[in-house]
Amino acid sequence: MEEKLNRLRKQGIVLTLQRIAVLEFLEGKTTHPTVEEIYDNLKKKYPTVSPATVYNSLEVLKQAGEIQSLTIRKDKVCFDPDPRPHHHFFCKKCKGVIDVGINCPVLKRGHLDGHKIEEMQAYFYGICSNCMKKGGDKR
Amino acid sequence: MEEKLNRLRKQGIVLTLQRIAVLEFLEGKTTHPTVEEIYDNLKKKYPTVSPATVYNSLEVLKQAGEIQSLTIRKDKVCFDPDPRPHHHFFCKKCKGVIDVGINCPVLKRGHLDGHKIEEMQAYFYGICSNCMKKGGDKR
DNA sequence: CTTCCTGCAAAAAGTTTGCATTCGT
DNA sequence: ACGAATGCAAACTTTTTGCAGGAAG
Repeated sequence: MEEKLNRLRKQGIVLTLQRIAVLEFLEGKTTHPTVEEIYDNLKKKYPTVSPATVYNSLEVLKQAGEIQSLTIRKDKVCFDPDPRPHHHFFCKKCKGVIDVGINCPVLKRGHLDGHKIEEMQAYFYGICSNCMKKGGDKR
Repeated sequence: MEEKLNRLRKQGIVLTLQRIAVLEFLEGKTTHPTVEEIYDNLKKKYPTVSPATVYNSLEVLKQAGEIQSLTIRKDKVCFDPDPRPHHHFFCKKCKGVIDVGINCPVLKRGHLDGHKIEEMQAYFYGICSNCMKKGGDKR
């Protein structure tokens, strides 16, 4: 955590309480919170916080390379505190977003059909192991 | 095109003029139009068409397996008339969505970490070959 | 002290909903 | 004719914007 703050300082990013709180909330989370969840949580600590500030903080942290955003859900963006390239699974039943481990060299290429690749996301959709166990797909 | 209509009929889907017009507009397109573009185009032929109908038609055609939707852009959904699994590149500069050919067996697995996979999308982000040629990244 | 950020409120953009009317088969 | 889809308008959700006041370095 302290390392993250130092990296942000080095980039000249102003470390406001709100930005730190966003980082702290996301720290270590593997649930991929949405903006709404992050906002609701921040309000506990800073009741006057505004959505605009949450959006701003997330954008700044993303640009700084400390978090990444996912468009795996079609209705809203969600966030992953681990900025390293890895991939995600969306459960159509419980709507959860889960990290998955796949290793595919072709996904790490720097160019494809002549286009310069800067980032990539692989999104898988289906039913998660937990929902499968719980019985039929009642969706 | 006639084949598509027959497949839809077989599924008991009502073939309204609007749905056919959506299919016709998308037919063969590789530009991945947004709802707005589809709506604007339909209005030329059916000036009274409503956004709700466009959303409905696209959802029906998607469920029927004739088209697929992409969440590669974080602001809006776009559509691909080719329902077969293939992958996409988003140019941060011109905002275009381009089909890309990659072959990665691991992406075709039916399960991953115990989760049942029904669909997948690989999204690449960067600068397209066309924008690279046109000179510096003025974004 | 200066600059950048926050909070607020309002607006914008995308998408969904409910219901009377119309269309497809 | 019957059930299903459309058009319309309004609502809803998510995200963005502008600006006055406030915090960070």
